[in-house]
Amino acid sequence: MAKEITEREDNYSLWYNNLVVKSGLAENSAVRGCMVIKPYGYAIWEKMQAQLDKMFKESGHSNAYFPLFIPKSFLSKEAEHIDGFAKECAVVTHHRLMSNPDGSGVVVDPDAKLEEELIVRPTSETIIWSSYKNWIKSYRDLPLLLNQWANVVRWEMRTRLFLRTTEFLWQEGHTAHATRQEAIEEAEMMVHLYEEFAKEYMALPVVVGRKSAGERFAGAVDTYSIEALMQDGKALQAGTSHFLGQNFAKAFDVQFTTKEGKLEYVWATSWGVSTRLMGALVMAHSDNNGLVLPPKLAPIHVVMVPIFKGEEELKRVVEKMEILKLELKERGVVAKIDDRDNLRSGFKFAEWELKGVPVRVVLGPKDLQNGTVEIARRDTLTKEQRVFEGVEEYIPQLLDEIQKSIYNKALSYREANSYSVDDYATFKEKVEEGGFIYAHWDGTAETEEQIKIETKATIRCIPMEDKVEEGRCIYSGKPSQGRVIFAKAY
RNA sequence: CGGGGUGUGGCGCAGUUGGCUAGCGCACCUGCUUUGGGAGCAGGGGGUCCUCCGUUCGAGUCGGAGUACCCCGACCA
Repeated sequence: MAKEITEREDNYSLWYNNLVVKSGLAENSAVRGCMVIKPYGYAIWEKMQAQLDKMFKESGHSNAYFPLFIPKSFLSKEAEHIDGFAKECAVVTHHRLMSNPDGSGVVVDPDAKLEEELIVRPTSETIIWSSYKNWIKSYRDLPLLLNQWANVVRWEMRTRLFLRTTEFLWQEGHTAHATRQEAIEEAEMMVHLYEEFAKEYMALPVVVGRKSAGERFAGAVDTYSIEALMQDGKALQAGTSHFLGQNFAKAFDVQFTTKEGKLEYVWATSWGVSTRLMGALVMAHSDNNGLVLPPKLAPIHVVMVPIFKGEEELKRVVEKMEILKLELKERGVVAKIDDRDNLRSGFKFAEWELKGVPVRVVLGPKDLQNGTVEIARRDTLTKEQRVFEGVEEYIPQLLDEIQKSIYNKALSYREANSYSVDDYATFKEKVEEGGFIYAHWDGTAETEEQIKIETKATIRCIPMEDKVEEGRCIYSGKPSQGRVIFAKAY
């Protein structure tokens, strides 16, 4: 069933229409591949932001903000870094417009050409490290643990809603440390923080691992990531954390004096997650009726739909709902009463299901008489009749139950679509079917590349809890020490 | 950047060999009846048919150029 969903164009819009306007500003090439995030979609992002921000601060980080524009010369200081991003940069060359001499609109004023072009940040390592140079002089200034919430622009050849938009919102952490060991620990801690966030809040099971050299971030010594499996069998990199070694410190000449009075380069990390997480959330859980949101990230937990004939009845039902709404509020549950009188209840049910609201409460005249209420779950689409008394206690429990249930469903899907494979023929078969494929790899870039060319599968990661297991490379037959995860990726 | 496709009210589309006043469904507005799984009837509003150039008595329809978007590859969080 899951495969049908993502292959059907109308389901794509079924899932996304409540959250964003897809490439809404046509006729303007400058907004190619961008998206307008609607209030309901943005509310989900805000909930993610709030939780992540809290977790960052609890682990000792602070927020800061750096400029959107990066002088071209900054970007070119780290060789690998610029290699990785040069092909996808938006460049500002002028700072003024003027009326077109022929009277038709405005044109770029040729006199307003910038001496040095500015790059719209594709990521902020360079501009941040040019500041760190001035901020870090002594071991007492370390570690420096900063994060920034920002937008970035990457002019990708091909865009895809949520997963690869030209402009996207994200957070990027940039830390500086006195020792190699401490920086590695930071990078690992952050990838595990992302793992916890995905599991606990997004109800999304992820695999934590290390990237192969070929998949590593431009300028990193080591890249860690969380990898999730979507319902169509494709893998999605949902967050990354990089150990940058001393590459940026050397490129920007950031040295500090140690306790012993020696001059040393600092060690760095960077890590980030983006609005891609919203894509992951949607693609991992949603069904043919629309979005399925985990309660911990749902902007609205409970929607209450009144059943009524005439204004009098509506008033009586809504009165009771208002009381329940307040009782739920005290328990941290956000409820919405849908008292629109121009729509039938069936329409409302369908509409709120599209939006993924976890719990629906239906109350009508019969319930008022019998002291009952109908409670429906979005994740299982089941309904139950309950005694009204005590629902304010029941609903928070139900929300917890739904959160767990969504996670477990996603987990069993992943487990049902994870395979250990030992021969290349089966490997190719499984790649076609989709899912995570655990296989032995000889560790060479050549093999990785050949497999990619032949099957389109890439090494998603080398899992962290790598059990040492003797084996032979699926492709070359050379000895291997453990399995890595292959999959087709977005 | 290669290959394919599509541009017609807010959304989804029809309009087939050029022809009369450019249609349909959904949405929207008004009224009445409805409301326990996407309501019914009646009335109403809303269009530079992507742009420019050309062919023609006449172009949504034919030709050329441009442009935007979508899908598939290479690239990527």
